[in-house]
Amino acid sequence: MKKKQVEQDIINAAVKIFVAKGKDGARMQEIADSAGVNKMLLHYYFKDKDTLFLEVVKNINADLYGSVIEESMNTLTFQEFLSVFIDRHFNYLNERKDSFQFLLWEISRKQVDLHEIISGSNNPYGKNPFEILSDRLADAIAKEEIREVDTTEFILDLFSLDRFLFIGLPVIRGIAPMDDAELASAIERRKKEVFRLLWNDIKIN
Amino acid sequence: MKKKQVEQDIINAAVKIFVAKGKDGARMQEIADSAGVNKMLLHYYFKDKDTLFLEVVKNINADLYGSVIEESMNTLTFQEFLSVFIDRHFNYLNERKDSFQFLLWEISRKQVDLHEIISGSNNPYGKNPFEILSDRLADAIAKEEIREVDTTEFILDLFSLDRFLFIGLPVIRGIAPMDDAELASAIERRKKEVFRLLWNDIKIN
DNA sequence: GTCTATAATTCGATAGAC
DNA sequence: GTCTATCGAATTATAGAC
Repeated sequence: MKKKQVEQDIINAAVKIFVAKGKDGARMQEIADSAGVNKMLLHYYFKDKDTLFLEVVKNINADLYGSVIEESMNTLTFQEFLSVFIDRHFNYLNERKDSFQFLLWEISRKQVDLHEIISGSNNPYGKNPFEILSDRLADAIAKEEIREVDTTEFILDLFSLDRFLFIGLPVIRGIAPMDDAELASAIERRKKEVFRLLWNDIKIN
Repeated sequence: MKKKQVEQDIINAAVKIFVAKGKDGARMQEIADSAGVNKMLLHYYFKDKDTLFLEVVKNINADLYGSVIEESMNTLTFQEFLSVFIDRHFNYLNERKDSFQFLLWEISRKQVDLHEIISGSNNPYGKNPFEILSDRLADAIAKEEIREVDTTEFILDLFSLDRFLFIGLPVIRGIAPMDDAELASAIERRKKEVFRLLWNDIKIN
């Protein structure tokens, strides 16, 4: 079912404003202005602010299921796989850092019911990244490509190291301003460092 | 200069409500009710919402300078120091996880001017944790207790690994509920894992 | 479907009595 | 200093014309 142009314009504007201001800080008028439509139309198409907010969260969530893991990565050795995963994961998180922070905030304020979001979304990739990584790890251990690792702890290590830079970025930038070029080079350094640290930890010899 | 009881009650209540709801979501009436005072008194003592909010941020920030590093840790080997630091850091973050998330959110929404906060606060411990860790690392390298590491990357690794559990907790709890006892044991597992990973990476033999 | 006008409500802030 | 009462602005939501 294809959405009308106006409807889509409103959703796009709503995503932008809600992510920038949060649910409580966002104003219906500002969303209407940003979408270039009459404020009344927001209510015509989406009833009220709560309904529009839910629509926004669903849209953002759907985008977060775009996986960093592709079929083509199946043939890689685990060492190669890990390197490619980290590279793609950093890029993926960098492009969605604001969405992640927004969701994290609204989830912890209980403005978002995770179960409703998750059950309602058809993850087009079937398994989630956690499951795929678990399988790949178990496989590499069986093939003796890596030592026996605790899967949960390893994935927590990996996610921690990948995500922190983006989470702390607003603070870092508030203290020591950093332009996009500097951020890009910091990201590249982190990719190398995270791979080095984790691979050294799990490689066999 | 000692604050009156009423004034302090208002600040305590304001910290609670602002952290729970965010600046935009917090209501002056709710703060007054929580403090058990008439709403008008908030304006009498703090003029307006912005001023009260700034007071709250200053209070929270002051609490964040309580260092996890004590004098007594100076005599430890670096291996012992790292272990103790991680242990104390996890406990410290666990007690302040909501405050951290609140500040992170408001800073990125530009509701908080970091320079105003930092310059206005007398850090009673002189150096910040980043500086202390840098010094300690340089010292350990000079004494050949650990290999030559890139100080910035090592500290980013450490902070990433320490903080992520608490940042992601609202999501984890939203999907798979976890009571305080389970959280406590997860924290203990993470302390061990983070120390193991980092120490293996930097030890010499 | 889209607009103008406005109702209804919430909320921060203030006036003024005590 | 503290309270009651209330103002006025901001904001969501709706009524009704076109």
